[in-house]
Amino acid sequence: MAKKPNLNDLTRRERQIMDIIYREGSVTAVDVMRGLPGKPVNATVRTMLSVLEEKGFLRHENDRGKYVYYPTIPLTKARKSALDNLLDTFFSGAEANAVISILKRSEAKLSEEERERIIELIRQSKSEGR
Amino acid sequence: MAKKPNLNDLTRRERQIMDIIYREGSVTAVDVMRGLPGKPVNATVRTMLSVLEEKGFLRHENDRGKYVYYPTIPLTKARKSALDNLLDTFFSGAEANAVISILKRSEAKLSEEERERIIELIRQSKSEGR
DNA sequence: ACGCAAATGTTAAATATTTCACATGTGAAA
DNA sequence: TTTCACATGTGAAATATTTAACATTTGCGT
Repeated sequence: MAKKPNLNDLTRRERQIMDIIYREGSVTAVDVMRGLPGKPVNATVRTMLSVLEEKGFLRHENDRGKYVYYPTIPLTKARKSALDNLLDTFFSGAEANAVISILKRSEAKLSEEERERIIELIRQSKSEGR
Repeated sequence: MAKKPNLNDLTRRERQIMDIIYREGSVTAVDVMRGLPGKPVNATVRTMLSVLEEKGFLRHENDRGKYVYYPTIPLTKARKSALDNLLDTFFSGAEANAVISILKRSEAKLSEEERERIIELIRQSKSEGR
């Protein structure tokens, strides 16, 4: 049985490609080519996409002769895994510090609805005693 | 002039090593060896550390014959860079969604002080009109 | 000062990644 | 159906990464 794909095992190029794919949802070779630094040639990108598919990170569908790639690991899981890593590596696992760090960013913009949602979650965590 | 080190350019092994270093603050070759998957030999780790130093990601000090490595890019900057990536790649830049995602984690535990701090930051962002 | 355990530096080999030239297939407009 | 612009697949070369053997240096207890 092929080993389960793990996003932490990605090489540099592979990671760059997967990042593009998670950002865009699904992509063609041309999309990826445009997103990659260093202007790789189209054939190069396609090789990488095949490799990633072989390793189990991607699947593709044939859309009138065009391959459209999308991730096997759903966005939600990928997010979770990325968050786990980030929290562990840069915040010693302290969720609060990460949240604070994000909110302090000057770019952080929140809608009224989002504010309420966040406050609600905090109340909830309180009432659950964590 | 040597190119400024960029944490996104790291290879897989290099990334694993830098993660350990950011987690621990500073390390010896032995520390790193213990933290790495695949049980690399000590000489291997030292080579990697030298490479990372050459590329400008690390410096070392000689502590009674032992090299202690620490990052040239301070934790705070590394954090920012990692957060930027995460937000961009997995949350389309939407800070609120990231915050919500973190708070929803069952592992997320908050102290009373942290709750207040977060709520305060939200009020602040509101009063600043963002 | 000596000796040894534990460091480091160097160099080269083994592997893995990344790149691309070239051959081939395919959809759609004419 | 022919044509051609645009896809894909493949094999092999170019690079980069990763590993470790071996020689050397160094700190510290005796």
